Amino acid sequence: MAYWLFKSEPSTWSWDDQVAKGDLGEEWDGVRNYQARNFMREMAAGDLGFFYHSQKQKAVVGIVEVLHEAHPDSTTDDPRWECVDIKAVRGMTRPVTLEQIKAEERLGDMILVRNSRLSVQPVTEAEWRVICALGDTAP
DNA sequence: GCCAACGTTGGC
DNA sequence: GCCAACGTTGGC
Repeated sequence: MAYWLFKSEPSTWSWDDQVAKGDLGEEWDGVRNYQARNFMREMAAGDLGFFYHSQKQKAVVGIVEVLHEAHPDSTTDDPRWECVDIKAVRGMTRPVTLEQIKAEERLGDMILVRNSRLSVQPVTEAEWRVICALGDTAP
């Protein structure tokens, strides 16, 4: 099983919006970046991911599960773009802020720190555990 | 609101 | 195929 991070502006799609979708989940659509798309193509059902709020909050706020492997993005007719479906699993007991992540030596190589613009990115198992610990949440 | 980083586009 | 111009993202 692999770990990922999904980034969203809460004004566009927030953790609360994701939670409201329940176990049905929702398409992670609208991604128009090849790197991000390629990562989604690598995902499998059952993979876990962090849900990150960009812009104002800048924090990992929850954990999501990949429900279905990549399929065509329903928001476009352009066949290049695909997306996965994800559902909310649980919120972090405490959101883990970007500030905390940057301050943690073991997270210094995270893509979130190195390339803040990539909206879908892989997370290593070690990084996953550190952030879950910071968020007071079971991995 | 600004700006740096990055990705994409299009002219040559 | 290169590179300048442009648009977007996201942290500050």
